[in-house]
Amino acid sequence: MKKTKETLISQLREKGLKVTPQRMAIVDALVENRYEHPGATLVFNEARKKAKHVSLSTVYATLKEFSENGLIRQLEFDRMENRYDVDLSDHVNLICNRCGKIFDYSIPASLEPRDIARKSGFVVTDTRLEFHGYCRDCLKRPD
Amino acid sequence: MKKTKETLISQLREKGLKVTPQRMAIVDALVENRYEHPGATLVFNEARKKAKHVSLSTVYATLKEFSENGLIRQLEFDRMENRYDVDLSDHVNLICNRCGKIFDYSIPASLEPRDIARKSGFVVTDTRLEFHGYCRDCLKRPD
DNA sequence: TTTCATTTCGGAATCATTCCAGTTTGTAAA
DNA sequence: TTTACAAACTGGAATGATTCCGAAATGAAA
Repeated sequence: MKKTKETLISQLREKGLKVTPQRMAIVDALVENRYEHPGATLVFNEARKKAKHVSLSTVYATLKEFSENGLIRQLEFDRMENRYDVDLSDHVNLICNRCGKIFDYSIPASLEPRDIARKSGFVVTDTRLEFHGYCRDCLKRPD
Repeated sequence: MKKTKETLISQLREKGLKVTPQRMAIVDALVENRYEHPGATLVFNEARKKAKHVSLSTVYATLKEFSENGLIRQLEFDRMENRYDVDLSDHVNLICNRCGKIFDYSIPASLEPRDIARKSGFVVTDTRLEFHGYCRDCLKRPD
């Protein structure tokens, strides 16, 4: 189920979010550059080409809004600006230490570095596994 | 093999890095707060208690130096400042969405959210798997 | 004790991101 | 099709973690 511009726009309506020219341009930028896993800056520049009137503030606000509503997924890094992923299916992000490109590697598939290298040509040097959620204490605590 | 102050200091010497009062204080702060997975600010405040003459710049430079030399591991987040982990063994970081605490969950063990909840009481809502390394193209390219 | 590369320092600079307060605009209802 | 208003947009200022800078201080090898 490849996510298209239309999918995203109808999702916007479902959520009761307004469809504006700026958002159309941003959606375009996201879909057309899906394999780049674009960051706010790239989305901003691409969106500008379509619709003149898009500000960087809006791009940030919109990407945040979209992420919070589950339309896209925010990939957070440290030394890099955040990147956004239109593909919400379970997959591993393979991140190149040198060029910074982000490749998708779908799950279920072996997560053994050796298998990953054989299938994708990507050599793993470092692994990060993060599970976000709620700790025991916070689950007890109200609010 | 629990990493102690002594372990870290001898590692410093091995790498040809100088042992200064500031670094001693920083090492102390790291080891004594290991379970907090402390960030630069906490390390700075703790280190200040031991040695008056430590600047924030130095803390940053030192944590970077230590990470690059494999003495500690840098955990990078987005909305939070970086955190540092003295434990270099393979483990999963369980990060609470509410209080921000970081819990360790050792590998090998089941990575099934259900099993994690049963063993640690931590409820997983979101998973992030990142494999860092080198992509096919960058492997070919010299330098 | 001398030497010098390394380390330290405070302050300025950077950079992604958020905040703010005023203005504009989809869109649902009249 | 107008009207009304919450939602969305804007540029610029503010934030906060981190890095950069050039100068001064200092471990540690000779």
